[in-house]
Amino acid sequence: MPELPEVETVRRQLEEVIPGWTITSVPLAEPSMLRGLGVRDFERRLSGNSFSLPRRHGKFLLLPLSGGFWLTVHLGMTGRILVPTGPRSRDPHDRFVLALTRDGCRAWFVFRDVRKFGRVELSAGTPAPRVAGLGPDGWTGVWDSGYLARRLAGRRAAVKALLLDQHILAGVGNIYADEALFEAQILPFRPAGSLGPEELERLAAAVRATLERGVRALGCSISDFAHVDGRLGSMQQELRAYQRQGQRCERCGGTLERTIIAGRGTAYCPGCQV
DNA sequence: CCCAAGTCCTGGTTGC
DNA sequence: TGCAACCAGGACTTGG
Repeated sequence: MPELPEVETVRRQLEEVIPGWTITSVPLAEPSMLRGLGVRDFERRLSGNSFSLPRRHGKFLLLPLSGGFWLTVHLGMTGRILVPTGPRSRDPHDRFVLALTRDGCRAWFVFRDVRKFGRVELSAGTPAPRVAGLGPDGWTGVWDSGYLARRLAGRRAAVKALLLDQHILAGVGNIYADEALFEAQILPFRPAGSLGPEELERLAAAVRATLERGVRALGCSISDFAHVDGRLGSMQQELRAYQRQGQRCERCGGTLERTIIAGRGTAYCPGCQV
């Protein structure tokens, strides 16, 4: 699942390969993947523009173009980006493809997505409007335990559900939510407003540390996630809670359990998360 | 059949 | 009582 560390890994790789390439056409664009505009509008507006340095906010990839346009990309659950040079390898799950040129060479920007949860949005002047409504970036953003205290105060929903709320903090998904709560030793179904100052401090530190670990491991390669060059991340080998129900807790030796929060499978240790 | 899950949407509930 | 904020759950999607 592409969450913040996975998207950051893709951003860093795109930074190395796409600046300077100019879009010549849009050979493939499934309408269901596009937001706002139709396929024709995409092609008309994108053609002739070139890529510059890619940015990221939370799980959104923000690709500024020379003409003042922005491509805002969300990888959804199984999205991948490939930038092959020369002939492109086709796949039935390719949803959005840009033909590129630079110094007489050809390349492609390929958005491949088995499940159709990914989206591509084209906007002028600024990234897609939804990005402005997101909370601070969980990894690079300016926020602390005081911010969490303000946003969680009085809320009765499970703390994990609010960690998944991109309007509060952008970038945390199901994997890193379970990992951060395990690290902070906080039960995921605790009402968010019930967390005390020390717990919020631990949670803030755990969220940052977990995302940081994910970025250093080049992401978590579960469910189709791979890098632009096809290689895999290694965070899946470091997981201590996510999907480990029934297994032994590395911290207290107890057995991890599973429940459902916000419709998502949730693994936690009843022994040392309180 | 259930499970995986990111975002959006809906309808019901809560509390001021 | 009115209203906005809040909250839970469903829809979407395909493969294991």
